[in-house]
Parts: sequence; structure tokens; C-alpha cells
Amino acid sequence: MELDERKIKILDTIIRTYLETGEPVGSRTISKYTDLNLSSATIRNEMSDLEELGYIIQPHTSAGRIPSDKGYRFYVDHLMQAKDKEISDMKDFVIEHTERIDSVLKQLAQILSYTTNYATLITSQVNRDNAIKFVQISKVDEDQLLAVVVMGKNVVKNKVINLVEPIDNETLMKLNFILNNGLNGKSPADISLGVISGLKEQAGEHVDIVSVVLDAIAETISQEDLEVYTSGATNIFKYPELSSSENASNLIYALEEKKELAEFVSENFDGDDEIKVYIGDESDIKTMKDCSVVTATYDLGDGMKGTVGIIGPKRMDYEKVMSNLKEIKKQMSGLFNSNKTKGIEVKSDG
Amino acid sequence: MELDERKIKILDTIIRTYLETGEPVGSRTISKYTDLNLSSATIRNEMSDLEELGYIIQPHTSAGRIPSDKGYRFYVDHLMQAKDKEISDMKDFVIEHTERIDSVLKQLAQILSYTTNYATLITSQVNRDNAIKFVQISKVDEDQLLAVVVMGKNVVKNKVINLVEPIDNETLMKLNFILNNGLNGKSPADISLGVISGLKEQAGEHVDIVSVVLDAIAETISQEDLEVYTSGATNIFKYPELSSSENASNLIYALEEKKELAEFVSENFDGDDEIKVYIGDESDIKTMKDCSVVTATYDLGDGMKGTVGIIGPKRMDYEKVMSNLKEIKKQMSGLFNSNKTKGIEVKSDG
DNA sequence: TATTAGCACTCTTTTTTATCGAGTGCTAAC
DNA sequence: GTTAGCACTCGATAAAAAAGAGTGCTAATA
Repeated sequence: MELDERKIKILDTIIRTYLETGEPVGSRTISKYTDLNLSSATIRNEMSDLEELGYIIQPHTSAGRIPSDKGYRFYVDHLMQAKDKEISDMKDFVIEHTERIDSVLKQLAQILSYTTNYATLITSQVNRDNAIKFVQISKVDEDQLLAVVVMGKNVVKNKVINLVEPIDNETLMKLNFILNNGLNGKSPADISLGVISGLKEQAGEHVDIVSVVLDAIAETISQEDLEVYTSGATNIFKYPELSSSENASNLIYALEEKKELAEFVSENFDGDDEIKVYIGDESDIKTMKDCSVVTATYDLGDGMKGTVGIIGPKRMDYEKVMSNLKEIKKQMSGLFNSNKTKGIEVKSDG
Repeated sequence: MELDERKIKILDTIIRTYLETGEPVGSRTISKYTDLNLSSATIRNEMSDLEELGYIIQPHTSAGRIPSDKGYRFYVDHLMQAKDKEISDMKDFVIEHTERIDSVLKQLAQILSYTTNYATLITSQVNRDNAIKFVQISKVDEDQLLAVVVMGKNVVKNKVINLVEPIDNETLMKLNFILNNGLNGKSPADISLGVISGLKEQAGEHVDIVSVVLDAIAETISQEDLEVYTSGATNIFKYPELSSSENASNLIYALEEKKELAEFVSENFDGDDEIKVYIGDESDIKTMKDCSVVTATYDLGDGMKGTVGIIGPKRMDYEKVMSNLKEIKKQMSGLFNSNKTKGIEVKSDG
């Protein structure tokens, strides 16, 4: 048995109706609201076929049909049309031009969850192979040093070092020379044990300080690695199928903890430009088995990439969500380039 | 009518039993589980009095009694004993010695919510009048500068400055001198318009750079002002009286948004050493009318103070919560002093 | 006078039973 | 191939009944 034109039309109607109402769709509804001019009995036969083919499901005898995961998949892949024109409300979200990337992402997550009525997540992913551009140790006062490491993409890391005994300016200059000489241009992957012991040897009695600098570098790569911002967790209460107490608790927990989300995102991050849709189990997160997740990658330039994701019920408005994400992608790429023209560009890591 | 010895004992039993079970407490229960050796009928009379006095409430005729807010208040103020000895599980929570204050606080919130089974919040409040210790501008490469500002309490702020035209070393040294000379030792409050225009004048054509440094300072005070970390929002699903869908949604929203919490905390922050309990409406947050909030202030030394709060149902285990908070206070004050002995102490702001 | 046993009464909760109605599947007719 | 018709299923809603917990009051008791 194959999906013919008519079956597809019926499937399409079932899914669209279900997306709107969240209620199982019956044969009579279809017969009335399509231009097929078929009686409910005929529709019933077709629906029976569609069920056998796995596109729709009957929650119980004597209920209408709802889309199965396979049905949603078919819809997303073949039936849905891009709704590119209708994103008026999203069109230009106004983000104050703070330079702090994290607060921008946080804000963006909020806006998105507000306009879509789904839960959202945004991650920032800094590229791992990030060369060290500059290292400097300076004396803040008699018993305190400040170590600063600047890596590519202007990621800056600093640490305050409390000294037990003072250090003279000459030694400081020497250390700065050793460190810059040994580290500049290297990405963390390049810093082998050999490099480290070489540095330590040169540092002589001030090994401690070299260690601190290396720590700072290590911390930078591990910690900046993946930050996840979420918003709109409570939106799930708007969809009864997600808010049965147990379900809600698990979902919100996942959104609060973020760990699992981070794993999911980093596993599925491959930098390509597509908007992806994960329906039910496709996302591999157990708590999301009743959800769909739509993700897009963005690119802020300077190698700052990341993921924007929207989490909602399977019956989410895929068309709207996807066109929103498309718009976001576009806007974000423009976001951090606009103030380069002012002559001075400022970035900060907080 | 007055509260005599016996009434107090009965009230105490009602509250303790209700804290455990969450169910209205009946007269027979009291009569069985106290050593008063009174029949349920006598207890009933006493309960009737207690209700008249406003300490307990009957949810409906033919239900037992539950404590009123006034009852809880009396319990917290007079009946509860500090349970100082029984905090075994809390005794030494192991926090990896990351030096990043925010990740410590985040972790701590998690541990607390996990051990108490309530929602938790932790804020860090950096004292506003924070003097500038050190300012430095250095050349990262031909068209990039890095500005670093170290303020008291080792709060470090840095910004990357992209140059339109190169700057020579001499100018850089001059700028550094001007900035340090003009800013060191000053707290943000001291930096008047006069100081600013003085600096700008001295900087000549490099006004831009001075502005950036001032921006960094401004940002530091405004942004570090109050950060709120929450954890364990989903714990509220463990208490039926809080998890009726509407309630849960509002509560979790408040915990997610954090804004209202921040306001609440900063309004009630007065740096004194007491552990405070807000029952129901006492907290002034509408969504928390069915909750109790217990807060404590901590002090990390160096003027870093903040609040730890626990949010749970009114029938929370006040004794345990309060002794946990006491323990936390103690441990936190030790937290950032312990590694001073290692010869090198490290702090960082990320 | 304080306490208690006894009992009718109230109100929630749980269980049971009945009813409704949407929707199906099947058969037979068109 | 399509459709009308009809018996049947099963969830949802409603109504009724039963169970239970706890009270308030009265009258008896120590």
C-alpha cells in the first residue's frame, strides 16, 4: 500500500487540525473541512489505511486519530511550507547593545520563549582550538599579581595571585618574556607536557606563577566550552499533554539542570546551516519523549557559534517556529558587527 | 483567654504532626500521641479554644486542624528548638576548590536544594563602594589593546579595544600613568564628572580609550550588583499543596525569572546576622503566599556578602532548614580563606 | 469543675452505577 | 469505489451511594 495523493491530503488535514486543537481528529471533521467531498465513511477507510502505514495513531478505540512520530516527521519533511512572510512580530527584536555576549543570549532566550510560547534554550559554543594571543603578569600591589591571558576570539581570562613574598620588577619582566615566548600562538592542544616542563624549568623558583597561568588557560577552555541559557520553562504548563505533574516535573528539571541539554546540543552540533527537528525519541533525551525540539545554529562571527533551540509539544507550530529561528539566525549574524564601524570595538568577558 | 501550658503543648503537637504529614490533625491523634493522657473530647475543647485564638484553622467542618500563619509564627518564635546536632549530612559538603565564586554559589545552591528537598536561592552582593586598585592598558597586537581594571575584593574587569590606527608604546605608557594616577584608590562614587573630564583632557586625542576604561568600571558596579542563583525548583512538586498546576507554574516562573526574588532579597538585606523566617504573606511576594522563605546572610570576607534562602511549603522543616543555614554560614566564611596558606592564593572573575 | 463517653451530624473522599456521545468498524446497498 | 446505516467500544461526565474522619454538643462521671 502506498501513500497516494488523497491519503496525503487527509494526513495533512489531520495533522494541521491536531496542531491547532490538540484533540484527536475524527472522520467527520475531515469530511466536513476538506474540499475532497467524501463522506466520513470513506475517510474512515483511508484513515484505517494511514494507521496501518504508521502515520497516525488511535489513542483508544472510539477516539479520533492523532499523528504518530512518523506522521509528524512526514509533515515536517514534506507537507509543511515555510511561512517566511508571516514573522511580523519577530521581525526586529530590540536588544540593547550591551557588549556582554552572555546577557544578550539570556535576553534573546527570553524574547523567544515569550513570542513562541515554548521553552527555549541557547548555547554559546566557543571553538576549542583557540590560540593564545597574549599573556601578561602585572603587579597590582606589593603582594598581589594579576595574570591575564587573551586567547583568540578575544576570550580573556584573569587570575589574581596573592604572593607570600614580594617579587621584583626584573623577575616579573623575565617571567612575562618566558610566558609569551613559550605560549603565544599556541592553542591549548599544542601545549604538551614538554612545553610545560620547559616553561617551568625556565621559571626557576617561580614555578608557582607559571602554574597559575597554565591553570587559567585550562579553565578557560573547559569552562567556556558550553554555557546553556534557558527560558520559558513554565510555558509547558500551557500544553496539557506536557503538564501532567510527573511530566512537568521532569521537563522543568531538565531545563533547570541543563546538563542533559548541553550534552544533547554538543552531540548534535555540527556547524551546518540546517534547521533541525527532533520529534519525540529522535532527540535521545528520555524526558523529551513527548516533546519536539527544533534547533538552529547561529554564527556571531569570530568563530563564535552556538545553538538556539525551541522545546515544545509535538504539536508545536513547526512553521512558525522554524521561520522564527531563521529570522534569529539572520539577525544574530548582524548583531555584533554593527559597532565595528564606530572606530572602536569593544568586547568583554565580564 | 490565654495560652496556658497545656494549650501550648497541644499546639506544638498539632504543628509538628502537620509538618510531618501535611494532613489536617484530628483530636484523636493528639490524644493518642501526647503524654497528656487526655481524651479526644478534652482535646477537642482545647482545639476549639486554639482556633478561637487564631493559632489553628479548620479547612472545613469535620476536618482536623492545621496551623495558621500565626500558629507557624508562634512555632518558629517559641516552640522550635535549634537542632544543632543533627546536621550530619550537611556537615562537610565538598565543594571543589574552584576559585570562581559564581560556580561555587551555583554548586552550593544545588547541594542545598538536594539535601533539604526545597527550592533554594543564593545571591551574591558585592559591596558598592569598591575602590579601584589598578588599571592597565596593554597592547595585545598591532590593532588591539586590552584594558584591565582591578577593584577591591579582587573583582577584575577587562575589555578588548580594537584600534582603528596603531598606537605607540610611549603613548600607551602615558595613558597608563594618567589612568592610574587619576583613578587608583577611588571608589566609583568618587569618580565625579570633574575627574572624568580631567582625565579626558589629559588623554588628548585618545579620549576614546579613557571612555572605555570608565565604561568597564561602570559596568562592573552595575552588573556585579546582584546575581541570583536558584536550584531545586522542581522540589515543589514534592508538596501537593504547592503543586496544584497554577501554583506550581507561578512559583517556578518566579524562580526562573529571579527578578522578583532579587528585589525581595535586596529589600530585606540588612547585613545582620540573624536567620529570618517569612511565613506566607510576610514575604510580600504574591506568588509565595503559600510558601515560607528562610534566609540567612553569609560573609565571605573581603566584603563579599550575600543571602542564602530556602523556599518551601509553610510546613517546611524549620528546625532542619535553619540549622542547615547556620552550618552553611559557618562553612562559607571558612571557604575562601583556606587556600591562603598554600603560599599562593588565586581568585578570578572569569 | 474538669473530664469523658456517646452520639448525631457534617463534609470530604472514594466507589459505584448510570448515561452520554464521539467515533469506529463492518456490512450491505448504491 | 463510495456511502448510508447501525451496532459496538470506550472515555468522559454526572449522579448516587457508601465510607470515614472528625467535629460539637449533651449528659454522665470523678
